[in-house]
Amino acid sequence: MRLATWNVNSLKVRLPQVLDWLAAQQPDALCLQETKLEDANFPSEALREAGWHAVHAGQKTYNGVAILARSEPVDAVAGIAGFDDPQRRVISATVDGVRIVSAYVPNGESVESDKYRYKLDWLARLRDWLRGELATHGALAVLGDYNIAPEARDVYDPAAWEGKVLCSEPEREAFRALLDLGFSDAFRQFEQAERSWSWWDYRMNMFKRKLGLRIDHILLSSALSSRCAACVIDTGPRGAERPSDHAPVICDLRAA
DNA sequence: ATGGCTATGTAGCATAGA
Repeated sequence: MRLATWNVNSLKVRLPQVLDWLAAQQPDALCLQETKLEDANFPSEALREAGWHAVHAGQKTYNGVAILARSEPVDAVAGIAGFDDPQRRVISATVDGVRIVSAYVPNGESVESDKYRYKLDWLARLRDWLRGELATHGALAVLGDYNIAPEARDVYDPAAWEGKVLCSEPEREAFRALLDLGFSDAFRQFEQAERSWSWWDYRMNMFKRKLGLRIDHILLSSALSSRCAACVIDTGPRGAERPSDHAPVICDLRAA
């Protein structure tokens, strides 16, 4: 089973790339973030014609998450239970027996910002909710844009980013607190090239200069991490015309 | 170098991303 996640930074703009990528990579499920679409404008028809089911929780202009899948997702739920968040940042569904969460963690803007407080609170809510989800669903995968570079090796210039948003210690603690629930960072289960990134700033030719951060992650419950055979970042789409600033992350799971 | 790109909403810029 192949699972993937991709912050597309507008599904309206990126739909052709997403369709091409789905055809090439053939995932069983692809989690999207930053669709920036109301549900009414979600391209269900174009996806269905290409053979993909989808569930979406979106809003105008900002945020928006989806799960695309070959099989029909079942038991779809938007949001974090018990957390009345107006921002559409989480959707969950079961695909081929695996519970999948597509998550778009708040950016935080800067450590001085009110948005940073919201981010840390949001991460605490996510953790509390996932504890219960893990108890309910043994095979649980949480894929998405975490907006956290977990370690110094996930940052092109750790000294310059030290203490900054995406790299601050409270954010990294929040990420570790998710792992402590019993999740594995699928990417780190394997030997990886040094300086592997999933996001590059659009400005200053950061992609061409190979200067980025690893902030998009696939977290696997123990039942799934033991089945994980590979996890890679596909940098191909970042080099395309009119790319998203994020690259897809893919993991392959052996049969149960 | 506190900018630099890109996308959206909306009609010349403001907001947000990370």
